[in-house]
Amino acid sequence: MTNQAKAANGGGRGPRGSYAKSAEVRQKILDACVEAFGTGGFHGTTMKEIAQRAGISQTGLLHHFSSKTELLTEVLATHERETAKIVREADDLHALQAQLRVVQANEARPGMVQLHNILASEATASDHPAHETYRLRYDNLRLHLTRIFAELRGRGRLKVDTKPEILANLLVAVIDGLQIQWLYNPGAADVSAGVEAFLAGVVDDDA
Amino acid sequence: MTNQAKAANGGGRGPRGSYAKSAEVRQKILDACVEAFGTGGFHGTTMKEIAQRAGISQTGLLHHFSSKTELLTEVLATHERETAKIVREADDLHALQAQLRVVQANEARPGMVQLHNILASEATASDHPAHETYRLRYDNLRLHLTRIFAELRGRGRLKVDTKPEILANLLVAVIDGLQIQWLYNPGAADVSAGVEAFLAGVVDDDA
DNA sequence: ATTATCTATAGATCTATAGATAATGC
DNA sequence: ATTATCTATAGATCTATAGATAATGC
Repeated sequence: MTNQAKAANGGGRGPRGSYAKSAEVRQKILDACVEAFGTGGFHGTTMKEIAQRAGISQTGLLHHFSSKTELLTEVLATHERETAKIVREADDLHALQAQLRVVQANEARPGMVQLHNILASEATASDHPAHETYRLRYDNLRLHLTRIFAELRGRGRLKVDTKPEILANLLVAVIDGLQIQWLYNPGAADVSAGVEAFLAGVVDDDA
Repeated sequence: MTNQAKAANGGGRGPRGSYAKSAEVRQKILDACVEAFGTGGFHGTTMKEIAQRAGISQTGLLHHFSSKTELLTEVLATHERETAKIVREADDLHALQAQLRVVQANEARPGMVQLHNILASEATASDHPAHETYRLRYDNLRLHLTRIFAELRGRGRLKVDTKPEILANLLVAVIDGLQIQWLYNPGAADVSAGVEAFLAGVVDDDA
């Protein structure tokens, strides 16, 4: 068996590889995790609940993923890959526009938004299994946005004289914060409109 | 026994009232809850953990508060009262300045910030015991801030032409979002400075 | 022969109750 | 007499393992 085939069969966890339908089952499980973790967070979700959503027994679930923590790790990695894909597809646009594109795409997947928000808060606890993942994600995103704002400043494209670091903090905060309000009351908080309004107040229109 | 004395003894839950030290124990328990819920959220916290932090047995804890949900409700009510007090004390200031004062006061109580952030996200699930509390809190805060921004608009004090509703969304989002970043990396996100920078970009300095 | 799935269940928790004993208040 | 606190424990639930049976792949 080639490594490629192994990978297609679920990461090559055995000497022979998985059944053809295995990838499908695993995907079903990960989808169930997004719903479950997105509703109850990591601590508030049980293996039984995930299994039921995936239409499988609780031990059948453990055959595919060896622990609850592994499930969380896989879900976050998938989320990361999907987001990266959206960013790549928006590569022809300005960097801030790409960020806005991610926000807009998220409106079609409320489960992922809820997952991100509840886990990002839950994982502020330093012993949470996703703590380091989120800390790094925030650090990287802030660094990325800080560079972009600094470059815009250099080109005279910023309307305000706020430091790039703080603008990065604010943009990340606006996205996270608006999503929380949207989860409570979708009619009372338009995430895309809010982010656009924020950017319009900071960056020149033609930037 | 007067109603006043009953209240002082813990809400008058019996025909005679509590011991003198009871209020002190209850306070210790509520402090323990702030730490515990602030770290693990509601689902991630156990009664045993709260009891240990309060220096009492798990059943001793249940003598004072009849359930885990009651503990959560009490902690949120206390948080609400403390915040209201800070706002009252800043009553001579402009309404937005009062909001900033709350943010500044929160820097001295990271436990409360963590509590608010983790619960606000966890409670986006509609079956969470604090869901309605938070939904109402967000609705009220948005309404309050919307009125303030509308008034400032009327006086020509706003630098931007963003709708007051969206400005309210953004201010709430900035506060929540910056606090999350601050919890991950206190050195990389200054909540007060961020909120001030946001307001400076929106409101005229002398407003 | 290996993978997938299930039932049964171990072992550890978790919330809450029962009931005993000690401390306090009227 | 009531409140406070503790030990013991019921009853439920949770994660994960053991091992049987069925399906698939080489």
